[in-house]
Amino acid sequence: MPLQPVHRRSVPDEVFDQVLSEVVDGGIGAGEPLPSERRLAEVLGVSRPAVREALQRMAQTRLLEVRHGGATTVRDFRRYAGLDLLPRLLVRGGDLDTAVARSVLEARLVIGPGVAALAAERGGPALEATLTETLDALAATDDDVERQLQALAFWDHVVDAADSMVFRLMFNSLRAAYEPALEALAPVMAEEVGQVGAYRVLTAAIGAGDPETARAAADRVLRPATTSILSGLSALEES
Amino acid sequence: MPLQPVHRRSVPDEVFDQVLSEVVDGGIGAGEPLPSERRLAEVLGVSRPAVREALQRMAQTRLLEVRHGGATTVRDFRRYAGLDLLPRLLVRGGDLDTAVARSVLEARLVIGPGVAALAAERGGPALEATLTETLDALAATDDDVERQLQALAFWDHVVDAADSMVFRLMFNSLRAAYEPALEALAPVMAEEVGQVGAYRVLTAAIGAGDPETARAAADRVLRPATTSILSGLSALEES
DNA sequence: TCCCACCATCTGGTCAGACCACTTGACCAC
DNA sequence: GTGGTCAAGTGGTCTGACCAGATGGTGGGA
Repeated sequence: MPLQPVHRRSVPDEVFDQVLSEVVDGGIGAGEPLPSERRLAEVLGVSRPAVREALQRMAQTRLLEVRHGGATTVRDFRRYAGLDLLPRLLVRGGDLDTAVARSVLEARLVIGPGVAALAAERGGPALEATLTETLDALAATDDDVERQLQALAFWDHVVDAADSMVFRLMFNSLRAAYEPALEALAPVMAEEVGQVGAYRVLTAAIGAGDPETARAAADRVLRPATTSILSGLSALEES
Repeated sequence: MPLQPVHRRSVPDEVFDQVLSEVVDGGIGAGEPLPSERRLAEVLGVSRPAVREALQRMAQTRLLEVRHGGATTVRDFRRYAGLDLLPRLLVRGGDLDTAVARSVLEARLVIGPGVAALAAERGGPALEATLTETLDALAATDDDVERQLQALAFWDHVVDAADSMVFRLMFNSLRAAYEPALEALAPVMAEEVGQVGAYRVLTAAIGAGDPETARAAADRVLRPATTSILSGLSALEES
């Protein structure tokens, strides 16, 4: 394993993670009050500003409800959390949450073709060249991780071409959840990124400005791996 | 106008909004450094912890890159921001950003049918009753806002039934963007929620456990208003 | 002349303690 | 009951200090 940048964990980061675990893993159910900032600071052995910063960050993501003068209470993350909580939900208690992983694959299969159709509608002539270039880079390497990165770049261009802020933001969130685990996932996804042909068909459809063909082509890019990983996940759930 | 809860804006909230505006509206381009925390505190006339809290919250949403010892730099929100930035992007400079609004409608039209199909696959027998109940409540009122709330509840149940964490989190983020503007949007969306019949067809398809019919029915619920609002938006863009 | 160890000085990270503002609930007078 | 009062607890904010990492200039040595 090559050298990796050390990641420093600041005190508020640590507090954030601990409180988040309490909330997500049900240590403190929805609606229940958190200990006071002073109390938390005392228990965790850190200063109050550190605790405060962590709690405010959680409040920002709608995981806590902070009321001046009153108690800070936990909100139901299933009902209020945004997409940015996904990475934390994907691994729960150190293990992969198969139900969440399944939902990622399903969402991908719904959204990918939709984005491809929009890209076909709107992508200019330069788009096909850009996509082809990326695919050439993908085809040129044998490294699974590098292929993943190129596939990611491919979709990045497609999302750009779709010219949709919502899909762009969704893609950003999904990528943020995917990238940290990219090395671990590269072998699993190898099947998909190995099918360069399917990507080329998709590229042609997008380049031709044909939304429906692009939608179908995107489905053919994404579905095989989705199906096989999905069945792998259900097998995993049995045990 | 009925009495409304007063909303207090804390100092860090204020700082957060100001810095966010600088970042989103391009006052400080991507890659450029922010003034130091001390300097910002001085300029804004607040304490450093207040500034710090705001910056950390922005860093959490990947809008800033904070490095211990080095300068805090602005990241490209278009490439890193998550779905939770949507409300802020929807209104830019006080006005509705029509391109962003368009993308919301398009995304709805892609995701809604996908979620409906999943719900049809997985929803138990109790689901149809729940949905019907919600539709009855929707049909029973003449108030546009109340109808919106019931339609939201309807989709909330559908998302629940789809049993997909990713779609649930997306829905939460979209709802968080939608709800604050609900009163303003109620007249615009009145056309859609008035078509109770289409919702009932969708409910039946979901209840019958037929994914493809449900997908098509969801499309028929969402498309008419989408199309008409979309053309309204392009007319708006002309002027 | 060039290189590099060193250090001043910038940045963010953390803390302690104080005080203000708000909410809550108990208690009391009406 | 109703409303007022008050103490205690909570979050909100500030000040000032010090720690720790990054940066760039500088002077000494090769």
